Amino acid sequence: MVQFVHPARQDITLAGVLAALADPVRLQIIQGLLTEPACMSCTAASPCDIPKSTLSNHFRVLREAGLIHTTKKGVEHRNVVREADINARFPGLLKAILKHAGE
Amino acid sequence: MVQFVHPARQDITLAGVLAALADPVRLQIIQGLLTEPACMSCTAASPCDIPKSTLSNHFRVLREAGLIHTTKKGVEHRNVVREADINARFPGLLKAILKHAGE
DNA sequence: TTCAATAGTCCCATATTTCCGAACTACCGA
DNA sequence: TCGGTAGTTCGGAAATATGGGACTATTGAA
Repeated sequence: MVQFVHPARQDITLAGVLAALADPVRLQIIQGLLTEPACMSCTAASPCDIPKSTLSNHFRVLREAGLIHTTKKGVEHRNVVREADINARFPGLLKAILKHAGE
Repeated sequence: MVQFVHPARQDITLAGVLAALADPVRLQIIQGLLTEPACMSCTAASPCDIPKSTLSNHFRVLREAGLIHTTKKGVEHRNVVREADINARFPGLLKAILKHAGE
């Protein structure tokens, strides 16, 4: 049984969030998750020419940075951006970053 | 003769900026540079227990990401945060990040 | 001019991290 | 129970970061 690690709101660090978003693939994933209300990893996540194991790793990084919340839903995983937590912890940060993400 | 590489404003990328700021040491450096109007690397840069070569590398990363501008001033190097360029390229980003940097 | 000191870079060996193929687990439907 | 799909884990190769030591450039003093 896979158990996911989600840091508590107060354990989310700025350096962690920045490191997680410093990768173009992960930036795209977050963007994709914000347009789709609830996404599964592999298929809905942007660049589909990326190996599954690499993608799984990217999702783990995002999860451990506190950026997304993952729940098992049958055979797939539903990922949601923890907007409320990030905005509570670092107001304005997420919006400021994502505003420029598609360049 | 050491020649510094400074990307043009339009070549500054979001992922590059985020990656550069994702390191606590570099975040501290930028913060230090913004309080001091013009800083030399080694001495004024925050954690002084960091080896020179590592520090020099951090400054190179910040420089190549377009976050700072370095000029030779005699024996030392003057580093200035390229606030105008960053703000023109990604308005609000730098402020949003640095607002939470000291946590 | 020459010597010593200082700021910083460059080189290179080690340590850490990332990437990705392959094997594995979990769940669902036929 | 079997096969397919979604995703994780493992392990080795590739890329990157760290830091010690040698090197360069500049300045100031003897």
